[in-house]
Amino acid sequence: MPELPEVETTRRGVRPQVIGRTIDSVVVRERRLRWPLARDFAARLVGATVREVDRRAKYLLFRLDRPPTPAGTLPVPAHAGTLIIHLGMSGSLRVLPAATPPTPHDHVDLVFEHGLVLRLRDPRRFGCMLFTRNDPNLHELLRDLGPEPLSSDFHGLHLAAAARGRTAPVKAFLMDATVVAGVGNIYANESLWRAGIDPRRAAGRIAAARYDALARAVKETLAEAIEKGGTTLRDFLSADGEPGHFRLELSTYDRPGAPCPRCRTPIRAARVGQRSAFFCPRCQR
DNA sequence: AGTGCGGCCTGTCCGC
DNA sequence: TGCGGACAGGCCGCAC
Repeated sequence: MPELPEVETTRRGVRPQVIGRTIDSVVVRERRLRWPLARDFAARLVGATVREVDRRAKYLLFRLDRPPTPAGTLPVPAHAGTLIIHLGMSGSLRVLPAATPPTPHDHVDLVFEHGLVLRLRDPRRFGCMLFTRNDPNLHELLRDLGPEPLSSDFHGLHLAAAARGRTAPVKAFLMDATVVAGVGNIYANESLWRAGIDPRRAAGRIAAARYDALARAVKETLAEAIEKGGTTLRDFLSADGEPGHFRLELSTYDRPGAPCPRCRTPIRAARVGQRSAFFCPRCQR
């Protein structure tokens, strides 16, 4: 389900509701996520306060502090650690009144002191929740990630350099998180359409100038999607329960046979790198 | 090292 | 209407 814009939309919805709040208790109804929840998962979180909610690629990072050390006791590190959450294919986070009864697939609740609960729902359980005391960027799941697509570290030259010698289709290359972090299937298709590049073309056989256009297209596409609250295809809802409206802006994704918005040629569907691809056979070369 | 594939899960949709 | 199969927004881990 969620790609970078949906995760960012979730972050923006959740952040103001949990920042500065203390976790009173943790309810685990299902530990079997992508990686089973650690035995001490709840114990690590209870009593901690949310200092910040960040995002790296499609990971949400809840920075946690311990409450201040009472005077006269041994100093406790102020930094408690980071809760890393990935929403996988079907995950969502909602902030709700703590008394809201859980529905099926509501696996984990963080219950806050002000009567609200942060609830993870994830029918397919491809998502995960991990606690780490260390710098999450050094965690094995995050450490090999490429640059953030919306940062200045991401540009055409980076893509061109990374693509040298690569024979995989450019769409698979663009979805490789070690190349650039957080570009999933929807936005890879849309960005390639904007840049006029055939998704099947070998990544190593694309000129540097075209990678400039592609990097720009990725940034524009993601930024516009975030502005519209992400893409709701079937079931994505933001933290406050609202669907995203970028679906209306999609040019190719999930629209086989529809006219290309640029040249009216029917959009074609194909499998590229084991994923569904949608493109205009006329203006993507 | 880079590439391609299987697998993890449940829900939904489509064709018979 | 029921049932099997394909497919779905992600991504790890393996074999080549």
